[in-house]
Amino acid sequence: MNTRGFVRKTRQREVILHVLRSTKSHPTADWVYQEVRKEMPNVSLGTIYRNLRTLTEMGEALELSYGSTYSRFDGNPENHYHFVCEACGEVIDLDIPVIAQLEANVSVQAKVEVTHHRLEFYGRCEHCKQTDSQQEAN
Amino acid sequence: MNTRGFVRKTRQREVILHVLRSTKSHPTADWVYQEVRKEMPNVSLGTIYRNLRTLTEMGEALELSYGSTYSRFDGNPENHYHFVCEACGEVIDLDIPVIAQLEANVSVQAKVEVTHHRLEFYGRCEHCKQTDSQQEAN
DNA sequence: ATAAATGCAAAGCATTTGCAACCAT
DNA sequence: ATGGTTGCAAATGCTTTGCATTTAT
Repeated sequence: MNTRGFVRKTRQREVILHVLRSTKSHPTADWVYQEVRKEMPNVSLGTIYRNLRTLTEMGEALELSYGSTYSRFDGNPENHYHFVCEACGEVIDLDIPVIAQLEANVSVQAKVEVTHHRLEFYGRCEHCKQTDSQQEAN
Repeated sequence: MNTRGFVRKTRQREVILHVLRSTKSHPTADWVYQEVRKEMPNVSLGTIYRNLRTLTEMGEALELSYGSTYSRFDGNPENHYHFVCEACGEVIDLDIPVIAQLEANVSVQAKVEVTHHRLEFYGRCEHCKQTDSQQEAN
């Protein structure tokens, strides 16, 4: 990865993307690592992590994580939704109705037992989106 | 914490819950730690973590995390929703329409710029819910 | 009395990073 | 030749845990 978004084509990234595309298992970095190693025994875990991030930034993959290495806690235990600012990390409670009916749909469709769900929105908070505009003006 | 759900009342847990209730900032464990220390200088980080988990299990708080310590990746970069089995960790793609209109609502209501959102359902997958029923029968 | 809870410090563990060598452009 | 990329290993940093001690019931 670099600052200006210029990306070279490498065999490692090629194989990693191929592995990602060839499964529906939502693999962890380590699983990808094991798979890639079958074809490239000398690949390193660091390369897997770096490319997984690059691919995600390129829009070629999705990363399913809360986006932060640590948990945040909410003193309000009722189900409600959140907005997360990707620039400063702030989390804001949202005041939109909880769509409970979706859970029933999912239960039937996926033949699973749904106990709860989570809905989160991501982007720039009021403060950060202003900061960005100012920077763009420079 | 213990196995049978019996919980004693302690000053530490009391203060931690009070700190949680008194903020809307969705604090990290460390932030809670710093706050609690103002009142109990000798409290330990381990106690914060243990109680945060206990309170979450008691339904007194919410933990905002993906529920796993590591990220999972999805080779399908189009926005779609997931079901996560809390017993085995399996992640399943869901085939329900993406509600794009919600993003506009949130933008206006919270005065933020929404770039994307994520919706996840949690519970037991087809296999694990069967396993559970069998165990209960023992 | 009894076992849950604490403080402390030492792991644990997924992920990141520094650096010299390498290779795509 | 230039600088993005890699492999390797050490380092990060949040979170968990073992253990002796304290404390709620």
